[in-house]
Amino acid sequence: MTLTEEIISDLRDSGYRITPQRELIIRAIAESGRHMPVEDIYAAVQEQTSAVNLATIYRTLEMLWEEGLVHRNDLHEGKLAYAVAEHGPHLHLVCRRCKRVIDVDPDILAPLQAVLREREQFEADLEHLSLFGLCIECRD
Amino acid sequence: MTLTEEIISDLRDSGYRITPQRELIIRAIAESGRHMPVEDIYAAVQEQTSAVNLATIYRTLEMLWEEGLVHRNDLHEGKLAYAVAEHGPHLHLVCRRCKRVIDVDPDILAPLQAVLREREQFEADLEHLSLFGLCIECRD
DNA sequence: GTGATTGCAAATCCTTTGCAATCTG
DNA sequence: CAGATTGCAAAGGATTTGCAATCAC
Repeated sequence: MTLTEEIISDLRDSGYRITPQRELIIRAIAESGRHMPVEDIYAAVQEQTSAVNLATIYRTLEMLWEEGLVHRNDLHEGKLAYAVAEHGPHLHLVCRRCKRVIDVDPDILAPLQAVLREREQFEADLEHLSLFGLCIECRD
Repeated sequence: MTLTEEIISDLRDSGYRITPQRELIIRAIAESGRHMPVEDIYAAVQEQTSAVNLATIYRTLEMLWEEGLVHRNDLHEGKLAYAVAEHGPHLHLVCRRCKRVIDVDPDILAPLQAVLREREQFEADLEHLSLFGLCIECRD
């Protein structure tokens, strides 16, 4: 079963209806293998057919996120971006001065995730996280 | 020296000009002792005088953030919020399903911060962070 | 005086919503 | 068939920008 099929199956189990639009949207995210801003998802879907409205995309993504089937990242410039849960984890360090982005091995977050799970009983999504700060060159 | 004065002094040292508007904005954040959305900062400044424009507030806050004099948090609903650096640290765990917010002792982040500093030479702002996930009641 | 900063108003951009029409199960 | 979902167009809201006037140094 492909990733797209899995997500669709999950949705059906949860009582959602599967429309061609939803399928296209899910496929676009799943096959991209990356974190996509809404804008890109819309463009990807448009390539297949022009019959999907932006509002539908927003509504579908919100639903997928609430169901835990995609990750959402709204850190960058107030824009929303989504990726399928199985998309490889990422940790970005963003320098607030030079805007440089450093990619880090996300395993670094494992201890924190464990502590939150044990101590707060909270299952944190740390797979697509951006942290702000200053890189070495921008520190005085 | 008060917190407001310190920030102003830093700005002057960096070559920025100190206008009454900037002073009011800085004072509003510093004296609030909390994380404020732009909206609240605007309201607080308006209470003193109606002579400050929203655009000026946005421009000033962006500048303060780039200078590292305030923290910025744009996680919640795409809105920007700011707080002075000395405002006590916070860590919020936000349940993406029930929207509940759990407050956690931010010391929990100290090990992560240390690792980022040593291994990536990155000084991360982890003092006002919101992490998303599922709380115990929303996990199936 | 000079360049930085502000106010104003308009423009952008992202996202949400109401409602009638259309589909899915 | 009934209720969920979509498209459309309009509204909403946050943030940004151009430019002339003003102010800090």
